[in-house]
Amino acid sequence: MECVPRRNARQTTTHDYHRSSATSRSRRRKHCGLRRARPPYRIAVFLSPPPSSMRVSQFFLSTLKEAPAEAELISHRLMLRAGLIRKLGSGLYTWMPLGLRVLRKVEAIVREEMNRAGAVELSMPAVQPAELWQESGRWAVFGPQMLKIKDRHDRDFCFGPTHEEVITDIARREIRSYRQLPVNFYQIQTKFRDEIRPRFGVMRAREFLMKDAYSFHTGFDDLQREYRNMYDAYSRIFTRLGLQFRAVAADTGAIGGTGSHEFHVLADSGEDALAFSPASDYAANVELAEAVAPASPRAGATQPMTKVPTPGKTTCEDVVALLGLPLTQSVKALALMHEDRLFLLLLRGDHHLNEIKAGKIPGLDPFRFATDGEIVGKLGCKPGYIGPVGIPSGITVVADRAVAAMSDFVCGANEAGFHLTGVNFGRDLPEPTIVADIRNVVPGDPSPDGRGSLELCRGVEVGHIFQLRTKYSEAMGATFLDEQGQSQPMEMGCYGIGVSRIVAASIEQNHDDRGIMFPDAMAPFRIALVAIGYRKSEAVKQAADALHDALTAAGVEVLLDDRDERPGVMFADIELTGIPHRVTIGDRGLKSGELEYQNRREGQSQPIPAAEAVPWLLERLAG
RNA sequence: CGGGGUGUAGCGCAGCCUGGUAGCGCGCCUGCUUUGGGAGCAGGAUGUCGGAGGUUCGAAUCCUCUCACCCCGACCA
Repeated sequence: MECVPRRNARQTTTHDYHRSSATSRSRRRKHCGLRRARPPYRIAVFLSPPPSSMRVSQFFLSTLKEAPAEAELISHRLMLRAGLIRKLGSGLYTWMPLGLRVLRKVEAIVREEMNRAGAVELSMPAVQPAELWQESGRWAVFGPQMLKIKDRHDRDFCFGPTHEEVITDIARREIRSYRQLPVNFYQIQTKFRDEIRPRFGVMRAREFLMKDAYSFHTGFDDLQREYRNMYDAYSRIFTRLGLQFRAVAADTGAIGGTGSHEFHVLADSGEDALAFSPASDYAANVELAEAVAPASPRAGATQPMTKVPTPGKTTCEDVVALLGLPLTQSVKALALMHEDRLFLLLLRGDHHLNEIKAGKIPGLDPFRFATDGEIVGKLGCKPGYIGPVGIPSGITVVADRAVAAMSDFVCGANEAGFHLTGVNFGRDLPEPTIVADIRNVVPGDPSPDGRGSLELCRGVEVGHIFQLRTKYSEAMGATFLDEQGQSQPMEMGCYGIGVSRIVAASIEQNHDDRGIMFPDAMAPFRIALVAIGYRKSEAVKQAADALHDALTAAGVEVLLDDRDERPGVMFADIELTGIPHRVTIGDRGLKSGELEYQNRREGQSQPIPAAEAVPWLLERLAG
């Protein structure tokens, strides 16, 4: 692929200017002629770029009646149908002209708010030398998610999945004194992560557009101040983009560090589960949300331990159904392995293991699930009937907090076809070696902040902010001299936004059965003019052209549908592409001096006087 | 990487079981009619049936291998 510079009206002008001075004389003459012909236009361009309005006949609209079969998610289907994107390969998408306009809108808002927040833009290489990653210790950690490439000298590089290493390298070279701090660098750039399973179109693509920012500080206090600053900037960005979102406490994952928040666009199709308390401002990713210990202490034993036959019943659901007991009275045992050591994790039957929490159990990280063979070998019993009673020594029993407070419970008997009822800690088996929070919270759990109970919703992660502290600066020697002349590692924060993902997430929230409903801030064009009979009626053509020109002059981006299509086709296309405002221009209305306005989100259209259309629309757009 | 599935025209699909050399709808091209909610009529173009090998007189169809893509599980903006 050739490297083609991005062009908006402004850049095209400067680009052509430079080019013309470097090209052949005949070409230069041509350019000069052109320039002389329209000097006022070019000057205007430099002062303030005009909105890039378009006519459909000159643009490239490429809509589909049916979405390709591989598209599952509504946003993915609509993006394909509306011609915003086209797939090249797994996780690789072309942003078509219409889609690129949307992407640029998001980018512009992100850039504006980052600048407003005091961050400074730079641009780092997409391709990075392996040495930097070896130095930070992440060459192996990131592993197969990194697209590794070799140059002609057989040297290792990767296509950057993120830029902590590069920016830390910049910081250690450029920053020597506390006087140069703090600073927050950001870029908006294509990243590549070789995801195990790309899916949902640009929602989880391998190549995607990301805004990544990295801040450097003399101390933790200042890092926290900037973290808060970024938190506020992110809130402004997502608010301006018209997204329904929620900021939640998050796990730090592979990036590392201490504090972290994720910003999620709320959508049922989201890949993350979020817990929040309506009674407070508590919100956390379920990965992290704490399941607090039950308030009431364990009740005393009332039943004898009894072995009951449960042939063929290998799940908690089946066992309690057979015994006529509630699921909350059962305990399931999960066999996890750290190297060749077995951990038996106990969870209430209706609860689910949280693998991130499990990874924090002392001695268990990293863990894997035991194979059937290992379970039989260590417990002498098939999976489905395993339990914590009478197990050999050397096995660590980890009880979830909820389990630790249970009495008279049901669990596997470590004998195929049998379970135990009326089981009690202390009497029938030792107290668990470890009691820990190892489950996912469920709706109704008390909020960890003690206020209200938790509810769950789903979200699409579009932003993530981290306090990295000195993880990278220490590993890579990014130090500065403080006021006392002492060398200190810089405190670091990093802040990401999935720019391309935002487009998909927005569509998840803003669509109906006719297509996309972009908020104004993100729409590829703000107004569509549907000219009915543009090629047939001089009156329609004149009215449509005049309105197009007037709105454009007033700074509004307009798409004029001047195709020789039937009205239904044009209406359907405009609705599919999500342009928020539509004006229909036809002979029928013009006869009575009227145009017709339709908002994409409103059911009813309304007539507007043709003569006052421009001020009417401008007022409408402003409000 | 494990489990499941699909590859036939630009898109959506049928044909495959029961081998006989490919079809439907939409889209596309031409002409005429039509023009306020995805038009009608007539004519037309487009497929080495994902690829390779095998069985057979003959393979989209049966067999083997392979590749790509999609869906479900562990990563992340």
